[in-house]
Amino acid sequence: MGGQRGRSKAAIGQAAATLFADRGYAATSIRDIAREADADPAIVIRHYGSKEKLFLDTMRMPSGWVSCIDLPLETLGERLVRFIMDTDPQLRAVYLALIRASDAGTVASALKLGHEHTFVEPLRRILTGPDADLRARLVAATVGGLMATLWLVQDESLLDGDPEAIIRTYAPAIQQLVTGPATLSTVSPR
Amino acid sequence: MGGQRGRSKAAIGQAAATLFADRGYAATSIRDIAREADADPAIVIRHYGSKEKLFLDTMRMPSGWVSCIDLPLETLGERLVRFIMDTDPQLRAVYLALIRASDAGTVASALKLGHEHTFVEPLRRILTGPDADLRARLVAATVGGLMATLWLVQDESLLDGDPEAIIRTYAPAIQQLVTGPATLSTVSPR
DNA sequence: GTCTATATGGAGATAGAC
DNA sequence: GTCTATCTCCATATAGAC
Repeated sequence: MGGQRGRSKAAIGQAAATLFADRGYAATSIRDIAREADADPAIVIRHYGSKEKLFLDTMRMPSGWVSCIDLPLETLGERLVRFIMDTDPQLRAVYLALIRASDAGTVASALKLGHEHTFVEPLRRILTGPDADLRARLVAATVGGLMATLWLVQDESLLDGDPEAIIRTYAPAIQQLVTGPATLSTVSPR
Repeated sequence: MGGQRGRSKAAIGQAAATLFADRGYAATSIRDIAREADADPAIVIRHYGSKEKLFLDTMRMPSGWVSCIDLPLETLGERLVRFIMDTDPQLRAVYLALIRASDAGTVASALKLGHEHTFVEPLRRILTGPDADLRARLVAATVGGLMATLWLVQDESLLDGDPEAIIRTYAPAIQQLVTGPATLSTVSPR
């Protein structure tokens, strides 16, 4: 701790996480990160080896989902949609940065692994019945679809509309993959 | 037509479409495009103004979906999933290129517009019943979710598994948004 | 209309003095 | 451990001769 400024490895990682999440991989330079961390560009490389390693080190999928993917199965669909609707902006930013940088092979691998650990495995653990693995992957697909539509495509009608209406409509579609066709339903759309 | 080589505006657009789809926006340079079209880099700019305009001009969402989004509503879910499972690789590449370049504001707008025209509007046109607009947008979300999981995340189990199993399992979840909770179902997963 | 040459600017990474 | 200076490379875009 003999340095003069806040330029520890942690401080650089913090600055990188903020900037990568804010502007994405391509639009963030090593120099930007150094400036933000009040450090020197050469130190950034010295600590992390390369820009890509720094990106992979800081852009990890958050763990908040674990608390959500749990029993009881009967309300899993609703809890998943609710979690997306009021999710931490930082989580959203990491998701977007990873996806947009996924033309780099290593980032694509990290995205695949993160998807597997964050969604598929926890879901697989609690699902029962036939085709549980397949259904876990397809539940993950529906969840990812809502995130992509809201955050990536930025469907304004969905963003500005009534969140409860989205939950009420989308949750049963997910729930069908979780527990099978609904035996009792509140309101039929047609 | 006094030129010596195949460097018409159309030839340049063709080369750009191929390369952008293959390698993405950032990894494709004006020089690459010019070389591929057997033309001069300066001509590329002269014809299209800038790299970003060229990208937006060539990466347009294909129109194949229109044939798929149609009556009867009862089988729409299955037809949508089937269309994704054996879609043209070029369509897939355009989708990926647009998404990965969507940190640029103009590309994000193009993506939003393309999503609206390609998915939401055709779906909205054929859906009936309450909340038709909301349900059209959520059907688009499920479709986008499957595309993202297969092509962006590259879930290998889904890619290598039995396509018919995916269709059999995912289609009813979409169908639920189209026609409401299933009244008759073939097999219950649990 | 076409192309050579270049302006202009930025990037990632490194060498080596302190 | 830190930072100055720089290497090397590549990009988009343009000016101006043919």
